[in-house]
Amino acid sequence: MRVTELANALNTTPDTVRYYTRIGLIKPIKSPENGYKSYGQMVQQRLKFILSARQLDFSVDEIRDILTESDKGHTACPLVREIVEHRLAETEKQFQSALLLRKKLKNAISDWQNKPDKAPTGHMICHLIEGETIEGNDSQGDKNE
Amino acid sequence: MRVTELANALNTTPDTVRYYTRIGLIKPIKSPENGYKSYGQMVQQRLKFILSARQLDFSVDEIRDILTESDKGHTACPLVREIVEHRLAETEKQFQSALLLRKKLKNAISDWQNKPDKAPTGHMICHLIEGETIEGNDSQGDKNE
DNA sequence: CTTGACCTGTGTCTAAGACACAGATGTAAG
DNA sequence: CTTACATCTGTGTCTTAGACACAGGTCAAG
Repeated sequence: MRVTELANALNTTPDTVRYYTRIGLIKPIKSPENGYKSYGQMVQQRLKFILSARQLDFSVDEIRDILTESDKGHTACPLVREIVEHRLAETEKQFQSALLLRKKLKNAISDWQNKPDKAPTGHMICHLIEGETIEGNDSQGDKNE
Repeated sequence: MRVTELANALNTTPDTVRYYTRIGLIKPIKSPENGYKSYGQMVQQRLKFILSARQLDFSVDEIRDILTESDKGHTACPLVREIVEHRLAETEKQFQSALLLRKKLKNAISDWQNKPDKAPTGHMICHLIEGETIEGNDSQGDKNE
């Protein structure tokens, strides 16, 4: 199998296959005739695993660790469990921050509903945004050149 | 003001200030004596705006567009409103995908609860993950290399 | 043989800073 | 004044997970 063929078989892109090849996650043998990379059955299995792990948002580095462990004949399952726990915590975080950001944006939109557009003044670029973060600027900005 | 001083004044990092300087969002004057960059009052105002916009997750490119418009003396407000709408839609998307991912991960964890760890076999790296995505592999993997 | 469509490997690009590092500065002690 | 040392500075490189560009190779039709 060549790169595009393999990509199609597993419903991914040639660039993705090339990338995993480039960083050494999968190792094709190179056809001596034309120098093209040739992927075998084992590699396809391996790629399938990689893609499944990616679907769970495992990082490529994490996947590399799993494969390394597995290649030594050890169980990778404990590592997998650990990663998935960590990934869940991480997802929870970004879930929360997306939630927060959404609230901020919605607030901004409704707050700005009946404010007019203004031209920028010397000390104000867009009053909509600059009005948002009201913070007491401490008196320390006077001795600059 | 020098880079660290400015960063501290606006509660950000010197690296961030340096980055915005590097890409031309803010333009210090360089002290002829030691070559250090020197930031004035106007720049501080500008940086404050940038940081506020970043808090709403505006991209640096979007911020650049806003500043460009503002520098020409035009109102940036309509652009700002447009960006914030777009950003909200984007946030909604990543909110949903975080939600989906969380469900997937939780499912995985509970599904794996009472499955044992297994050593990798020749055709299976980690049965936990590989068992997850059951997809009929079409018969096309035999005529390889 | 030639044309054109498709494929291949390699090199470069992305966002938003973080980090490394050599050299400059500032300041306290001697 | 000189030394020592901590802090600061600008510049260059690194990060993710591929996407894109591009020159050259391959293949089938004519």
